[in-house]
Order: sequence, then structure tokens, then C-alpha cells
Amino acid sequence: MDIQFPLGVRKGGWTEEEDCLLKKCVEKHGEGNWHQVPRKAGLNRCRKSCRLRWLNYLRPNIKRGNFTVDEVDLIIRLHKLLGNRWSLIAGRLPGRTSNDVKNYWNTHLHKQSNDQIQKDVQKSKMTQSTMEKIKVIRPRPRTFSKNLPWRMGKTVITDKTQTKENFSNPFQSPSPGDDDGILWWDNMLTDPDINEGMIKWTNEEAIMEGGGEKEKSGMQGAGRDPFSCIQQDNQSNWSDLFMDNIDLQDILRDCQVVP
DNA sequence: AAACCATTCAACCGCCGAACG
DNA sequence: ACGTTCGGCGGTTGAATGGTT
Repeated sequence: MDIQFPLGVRKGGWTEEEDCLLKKCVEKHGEGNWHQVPRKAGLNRCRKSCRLRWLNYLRPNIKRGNFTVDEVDLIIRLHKLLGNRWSLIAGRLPGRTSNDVKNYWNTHLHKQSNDQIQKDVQKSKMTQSTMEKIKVIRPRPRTFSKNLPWRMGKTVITDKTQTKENFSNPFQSPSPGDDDGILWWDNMLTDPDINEGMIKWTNEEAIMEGGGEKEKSGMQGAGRDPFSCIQQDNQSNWSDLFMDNIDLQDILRDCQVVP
């Protein structure tokens, strides 16, 4: 670390002095224009290095320390839906950076995930219905209605069966009052096949990391929905997860897996 | 105490898409 | 239409640290 290059661009770990310069610069000029930041801040760092340091370390309200059970659970579930879209996942975890989430996944959850995939494969070989569920990931409309239940506090219960006809116009926006748009999300997020194993992971995680009584008791009850737990804990609101998030909708648009 | 191994995480790298001239 | 620049992202690396023998 700490290599000096011919062009004078420093690499490696950041010193306190550099942190201070960068922080002052961003506070003065605001985020953005990263190509100008090294010059304005008087740093011999490349723009990318400055940006990364700010985003991952210096930015205010960055949460450090262990991930909570709820955070872990959310990561797992979002990863199941989105894959390695770390920035999107991190965007739903206040104070966490994409780098943090990525690191956490790679160090704590990756193996568990692989194990779970193996289980899923085994299971899918056993039941055709499971096979269908794996194949049929239904795309969603690009826009969400303002009448969405999560905005109105409605509870949605739906028939999980799905026919081929449902695919006829996968990107069609729901008509007013059409709850179908959220039903898919609800199905996805409450699907036992998707949820299976996750709660177990997080329980183990909490115990492994020496989580206190709060954490352990926080996951009591095997059938507890982690999302309701999030809401109960008031740390985050599940409804917020998808509100005003175009990116997420775009991803969902790409989510169709053709049988 | 020393050597070795495993884990963590800050930082770098290369790529991509958007914006702009 | 094309080339360039910039911001942003995910994958990967490697130093630091902790644990084990």
C-alpha cells in the first residue's frame, strides 16, 4: 500500500490528512464533479479514488459495525430478487454502502447462498410445481399505481396460481384499481420457496455473531415474516422499499425468465 | 514465540452507459 | 454518427488482523 506513482497519483490507504482535505472539499463544493475534486482538494488522488473514499467512508450518516438481523434478512431477500446489484440493495439499507453489502455478502452469506441453491436444485428435481415457480418469474409493470395497497395500508391476499395468459403483456401497466402489480411482489416476497432457508440463515447469523437477546428474540417464531419484523422494529418500512424506485422497476422489467 | 492459515474489508481495476461536443 | 469524458458499478485484490497449531 501507499505506492507513489510516477505521475504523482497516490494509491493505497488514505491518511487522516487526506480524509480531512477531501471532506472539506466536498463540504464546500458538494458531491459530484469528481474529476475536479483532486485538484480542488489538493490531493494527489485520482477522481475514482476520491469518490470511493467519500462514498464508502467519509460521507455523513454512514453506518458502521455489524449488520443487524433485519438488514441481513433484507440483503438475502433482495439478492434473491436482484442478484449482485449491490448498489440497489445498499440503497434500501440506510447508512450502508454497496461496498459494505458486497463485502458482507461475500464473507458471510455467499456460502450459505450456494448451499441454499443446492437445496433448491434438489428440491426442484423432486417437485414439478417447484420447477414452475423457478421458471416463472413474472415481469412487472413499469409504473406502480398510486392506489397501491402499500400506500394505502391494504393487505393483499391473492391467488398464487398463474397461467400462461398472464404473460401476454408482461409490461403492461396496471389499470387503476388493478392490484395485480403488487400481487406479484407480494407473491415473490412471501413465496415460501423463496423465503425458505432465509430465516434459518439469519437465525444462525445472529447466534454466530453473538447477537444479544434482542437479536435472538427478534427472530423468534420460524414462521415470522422478516418484513413484518422490519416494520415492527420501525427501522425501515417495507413499503418504502419499492416506492419511487424506478431502478428497481427497471430491473423487474428484465426479470422475466422464459421457460 | 513463531509459523501458518483464514477472514475481513478498504481500495483498485476495468467495464458500461449517459451526456456532450 | 462518432469520439471523448465522466460517473457509477461489480469483480477482484491484497494488506491487516485474528485464530490455530
